[in-house]
Amino acid sequence: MMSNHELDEMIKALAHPVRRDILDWLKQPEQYFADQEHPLSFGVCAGKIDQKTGLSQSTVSNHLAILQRAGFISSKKVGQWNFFSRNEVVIQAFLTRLQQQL
Amino acid sequence: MMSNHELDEMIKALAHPVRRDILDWLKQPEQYFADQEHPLSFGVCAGKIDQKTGLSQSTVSNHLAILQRAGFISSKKVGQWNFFSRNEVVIQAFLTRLQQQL
DNA sequence: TCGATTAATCGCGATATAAAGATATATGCC
DNA sequence: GGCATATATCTTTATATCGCGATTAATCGA
Repeated sequence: MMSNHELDEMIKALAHPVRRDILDWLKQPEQYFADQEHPLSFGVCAGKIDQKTGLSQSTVSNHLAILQRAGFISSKKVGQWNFFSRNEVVIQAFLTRLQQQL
Repeated sequence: MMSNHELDEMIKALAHPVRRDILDWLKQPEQYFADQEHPLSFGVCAGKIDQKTGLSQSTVSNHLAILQRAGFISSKKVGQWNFFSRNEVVIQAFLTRLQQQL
């Protein structure tokens, strides 16, 4: 069971439309990031997410860090790239917890 | 189905621990507000919620307004008092929507 | 080693949110 | 009417969040 503080971080992480968009895009990488040169099995490259949002690199990097601190996504560094993917288990646990809490 | 904007308001409404506390207290008024003079069937009186949070009257009034705009609670004015209660249907719809979205 | 690429971090200005006190409004009681 | 109570609204101050450009750090290729 996650702590109240962790739950707080998770809800705050979702309280921004761009971060919810990112989570949504990562649900179907092959649909939203079909043009990625690297295998999508690594996850989605940070730069591709930057492009898709239209926001600056630093802004998106921060959004990704917030999602990662909340536990919703993980990153895997390969060479000079950083690939992000969803943590389905954590997302499900969050939904279950929210259902009990609310 | 609620709009994206409504979903945004709902998540933001939850992104504050005091507002989640209030929703929680309203789940079992008889447990948390047993000392209320008025029937709990009206809902819980704003002033009682003020007391329980320990925050100022104006601050709590604002929190209640945010929860109400999000649709999570309703108010019923009786005399000089305003009674708040949960909208279980909306809360369930929110959870369902979040489950689809995430 | 040098230059290019990727992405995290830092610093700043702008905007949003939170909290409180003061005020306004409405109701109830005498 | 006059005063008390309950609560929303307004104003101000403080803090948090957002977004950007610049910098830094790491990796890669020539």
